[in-house]
Amino acid sequence: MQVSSCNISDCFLCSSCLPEWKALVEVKKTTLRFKKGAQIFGEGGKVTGIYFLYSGSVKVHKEWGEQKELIIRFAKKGDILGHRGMGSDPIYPISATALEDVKLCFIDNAFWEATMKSNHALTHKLVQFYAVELQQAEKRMRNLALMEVNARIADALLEMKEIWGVNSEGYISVPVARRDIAAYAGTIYETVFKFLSELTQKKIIATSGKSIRIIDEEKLKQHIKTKKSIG
Amino acid sequence: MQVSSCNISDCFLCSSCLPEWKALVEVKKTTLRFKKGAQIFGEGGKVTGIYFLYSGSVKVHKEWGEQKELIIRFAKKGDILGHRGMGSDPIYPISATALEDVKLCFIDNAFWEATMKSNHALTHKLVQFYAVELQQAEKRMRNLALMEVNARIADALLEMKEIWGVNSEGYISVPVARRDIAAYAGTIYETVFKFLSELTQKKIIATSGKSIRIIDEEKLKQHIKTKKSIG
DNA sequence: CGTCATGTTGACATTTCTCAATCCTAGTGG
DNA sequence: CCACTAGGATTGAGAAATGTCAACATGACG
Repeated sequence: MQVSSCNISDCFLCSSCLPEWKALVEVKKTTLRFKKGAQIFGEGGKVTGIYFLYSGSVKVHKEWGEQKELIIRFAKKGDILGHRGMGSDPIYPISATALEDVKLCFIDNAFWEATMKSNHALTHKLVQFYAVELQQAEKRMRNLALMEVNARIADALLEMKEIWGVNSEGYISVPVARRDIAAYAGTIYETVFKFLSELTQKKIIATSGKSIRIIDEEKLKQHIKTKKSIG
Repeated sequence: MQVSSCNISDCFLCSSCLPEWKALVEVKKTTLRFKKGAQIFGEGGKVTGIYFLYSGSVKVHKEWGEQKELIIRFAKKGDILGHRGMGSDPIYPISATALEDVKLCFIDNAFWEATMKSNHALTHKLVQFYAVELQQAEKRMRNLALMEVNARIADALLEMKEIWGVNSEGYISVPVARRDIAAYAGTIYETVFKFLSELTQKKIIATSGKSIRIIDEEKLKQHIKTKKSIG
C-alpha cells in the first residue's frame, strides 16, 4: 500500500458536478493501492473511513459461514465503498475485494463526518446516492427471489457489461471467475458452467478463459423471465 | 384521507433525539389516513414527497408482471416511507400498502428538500438511516439467495415478531396473510401453508386465523440454516 | 340451501443441487 | 525431454427441494 497524490477526475462525486468534493479530496491526498485478489476491508471489521474507487474493479460481498458468499454488487472506478458502515454500528456489514489492481482515495471517519456537517451540497448528493443504491439493492432482491437460476446468470452477464463496458474486442472489460458469477447469481459453480456452455454453443456469447463477450444481447435477454406465482 | 394535527411523539427521527424534526413536522401539520389494504403509493408513480408512519403497519413491495410480488420489508410506526424516491429519478421503485389502518405524516418534496438544505442534523441523521436500510436490504438479499425456503419462512416469522412485537396473548401484533408471508419469503402460498402446519404440529408455533404465536423461538431458529455451497 | 371464495392436501413435474468420475493442463522431478 | 501428479475444468447420473396443479373441504354470505 503506497500513498501518493490522488487524481480525482473520475471520482463519482466530483465528476457529478461537485467542486466541493474535489476540494475535499485535495485536502486528503491519500491514495491506497491493493493488488488483485486483496481484501480492501472485511465484514466484521471496524469502520475507519470511506473509500472512493479511483481505478480498477471491486466485488462487494457478504459471507455466511465458511464457504458461502453472495456478491452484493460489483464496483467500478468512481464508485464509493464502505458507505454502508456509516450507520450507528461502526462495523462493516460486508467485505470488499479487488478483482483487479485498484487505486482508492481514502477519507477517514473524522474528516468525513466533519465535511458532511459543513458541506451541504455533498451531503445532499450523498443522500441521493444512497437512495439509488437502495433501489438497486431492492431490485436485486427481487431478482434473486423471483428469477430462475439461468435468468439470474444471464442478468449477471448483462449487469457486468453495463457496469464495466466492453474492450476493443467486445469482451466485458473485467474478466470474472465463474465462481464469482455464481456467487453473484446466487447459485453454484457447475450450474453457471453448464449454462455458459449452452450459451456459447448457441452462439449467444463467446468466452475466452474468464473473458466473456456477449454476441446476441437480445437472445440473452429472452432468458430473463420470472418464475412461478410467488406470493 | 383526512387532514388533522400530527402527534409526532413516536416518529422515527424525533424519538431519536432530533428536536429539529419535531419543529419540522409541526410546521406541516398534515396527517394522511389510509384504510387497511389501501395503497399509499404505487411503483411507477410520481414521487411527491416523503412519508412518516405515525401508526399502523405497512408492507413495502415490488412487483414483477401481474401476479408476482416480493415484499421488500414491513414497516411499523415511526418508520420512513418513500425515501427511496429521493434519487435522481422521481418515480417510486416500490409500492407501499397498508396492512392495517394507518396514519402518516406527509412532507412534500419542496419542503423536504428545503429542510434538508438548512437542517444539517436532520440530513446527517438521514444518511445514517439510509446506511442502516442498505445493510438490512443486503442482509435480506443474502438470505433470499442462500437460505432454503423453510429457513426463509422461519426467518420471516422472527422478523415480524422483531418488528411488531407481540400482544398480550403472545401473538405477533399484526396478523399477516399467508400469501404475504410467502411474498416476503420469496416462495408460494402452499409451501408456507405446509411449513406453518408442520410447525404448528410440532408445537413450535400456534396459529389462530392470521395471527401467529411463536412458542419455541429456539427450535424455530434451528430451522434457519444456509443451503448448499453457493459461489 | 346454493354458490363462491378460500383453506387444505396430496400427487407429480421440474428445477436445481450434489456428488463423483473423467479429462485437461501446467508445473515438477527424474 | 518425458512421465507424473495436483488441481481445476467438464460432464453426467441421480437426489433433494420446491413449485404446479388439481381435487376436495370448509366456511361466508346472500
